[in-house]
Amino acid sequence: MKDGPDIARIASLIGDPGRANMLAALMSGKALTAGELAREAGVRVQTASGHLTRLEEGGLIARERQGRHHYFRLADTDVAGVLEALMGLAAAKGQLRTRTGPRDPELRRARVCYNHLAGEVGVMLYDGLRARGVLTGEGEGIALTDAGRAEMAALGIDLSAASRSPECKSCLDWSARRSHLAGRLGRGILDFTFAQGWAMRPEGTRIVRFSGIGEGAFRKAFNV
Amino acid sequence: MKDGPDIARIASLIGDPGRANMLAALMSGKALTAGELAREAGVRVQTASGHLTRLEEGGLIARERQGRHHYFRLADTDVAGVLEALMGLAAAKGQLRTRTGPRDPELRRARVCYNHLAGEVGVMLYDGLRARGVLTGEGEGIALTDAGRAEMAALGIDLSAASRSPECKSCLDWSARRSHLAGRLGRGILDFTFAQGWAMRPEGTRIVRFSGIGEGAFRKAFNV
DNA sequence: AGAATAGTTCGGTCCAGACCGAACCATTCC
DNA sequence: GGAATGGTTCGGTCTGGACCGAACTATTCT
Repeated sequence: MKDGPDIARIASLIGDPGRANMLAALMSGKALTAGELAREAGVRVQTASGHLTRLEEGGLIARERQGRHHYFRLADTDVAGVLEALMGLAAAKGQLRTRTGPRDPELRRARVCYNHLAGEVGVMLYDGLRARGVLTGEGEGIALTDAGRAEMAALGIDLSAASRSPECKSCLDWSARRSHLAGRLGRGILDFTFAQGWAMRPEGTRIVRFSGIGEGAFRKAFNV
Repeated sequence: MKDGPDIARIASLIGDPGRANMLAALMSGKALTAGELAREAGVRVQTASGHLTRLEEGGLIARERQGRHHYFRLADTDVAGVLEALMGLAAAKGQLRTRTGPRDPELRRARVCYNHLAGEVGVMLYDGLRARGVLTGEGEGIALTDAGRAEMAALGIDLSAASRSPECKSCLDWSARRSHLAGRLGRGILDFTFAQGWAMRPEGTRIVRFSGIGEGAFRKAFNV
C-alpha cells in the first residue's frame, strides 16, 4: 500500500539494541562523544561509528565536531518525544518487566527527559504549578499566567533560552503516564535546580538525585 | 546501561516493512483478517501469520477469532498514538519525501486516525470547535463545555461508546503537525459523519472522501 | 461425509546488517 | 617533528530473521 510516511525506516533505526541504547543515553540531553556512546551501547567504537552515521543520515541525531571529538545529540525535541512515547509503550507492554534494573526506582522518581524534569517529581511540579495558577491550560496549550511569569522571574529562572521551542509544553511521562512540564520553562527550571545545587546527576545516567535539603528547597520554591 | 524500558524490542517490531505496513493498515481502525493484512504487506499468508504472532506477543495488536477468521486490530489507542507520532517524525525526516504516493494529497486532506478524523479537515474541526467554545482547554486537558455537550446531543452524536477512553482527547497529526480531536467525541463525530452519508471511505485506505454536498453539510453542522 | 476456505506450523534458503580487527585519517600535546 | 588520542573506513565473518513451499489443523458449506 505504501500510503503515508515510511515509519519502518525510522523504527528500524531505533529497533537495534545498540542504537536504542545510544538514543536512550542521549535522552539525558547531554551531547556525548562517539566513544562514550560506544561504551553505552556495549560495542566497539568502530561499530558505534557506523551506527552513529546511520542515525545521523536518518535525521535522528545531530553531530558537532569539536577538534578531534565528535559530539552527538538528539536532532530535536520531536525525536525525544517519540523516544519517550516509545518508552511509555515499552513500559506498558514490557512482558512482566524483564527484571527492572536496580536504578529503576530512582529513575521513576526523578530523571532528565532531554532537557527538563520527568518522573514523579516532574509530574508533581506540573500539577502543583497548575493548581496554583502559575500555569493555565493543559497539554500543548499550556501557558504561563502573568502572575506565573512574574514569579519565575523573581526566582531568577531564565526563560530566554535561544531556541524555537515554545515557552511551555507538556510531555508524556513513561513511568507515571502523566504529563510533565517541557519547553523553555521546563528547561529553565531544571537548569535552575542544578544551579542551586538542589540536585545532582550521577555520572552517565538520567537520574536526578535530590539531596534532602535540596528537595525541601525545591518544594518550597515552587510550592509543591 | 539498560536503564529504563526496552524500546528496541517494540521499535524493531515496528521496524520491519511488512509489519509496519500491517500496522499502518490497522490505523484505519478496522479489524482486518490475516489474509487481508498479508495482501497489505505484500507477503504470503504464512509470512504474515508469523508477523502477526510476533506483533501479538509484543502487545501491539489484539486477535479475535471468529469462526475460521482471525481478526486483528491495534491493541489500544496508545499504540495508535505512537504510530501516528512515528509517522510525524518520518514525514519530517523523510529524506526529501521518497516520491509521495498518488493518494497522498487526499490522505493529508482527511483520513481516519484509528477511530477518529485526522488531516486538514480534522484540524479544522478541532480549531473550529475550540474557537466557538464547544471545547475548552487544549491538549490532553480538553473538554466539552456544557453548551457543547448539548449541541452534540442535539445533533444526535453518540458519546456513550463503551470504552475507557476519555470523552475528549487530542492527537497529533502527522501531516498537519497540529492537534486534532480524538477520544469518544472524536469517534462519535466520525461515526456520525459516515452515518449521515457525508463521506465515504475508499476500500482499503485510510482516506475519508467527502462528497461536495457532504462537506457542506459537515461544515454547516459543526460550523467550521 | 467431502470439498473449499482461512490460518498455522515446519523446514529450508538466503541475505541484510551487526560486529570486530586492522589500517588509515585528524587533531592535540610535548 | 613524533607520540598519543579519538574517529572513520575497509574487509571479512557470522547470525537473526524474513521469506516461501508444503504439510497440517480448524471451520464452514453443501
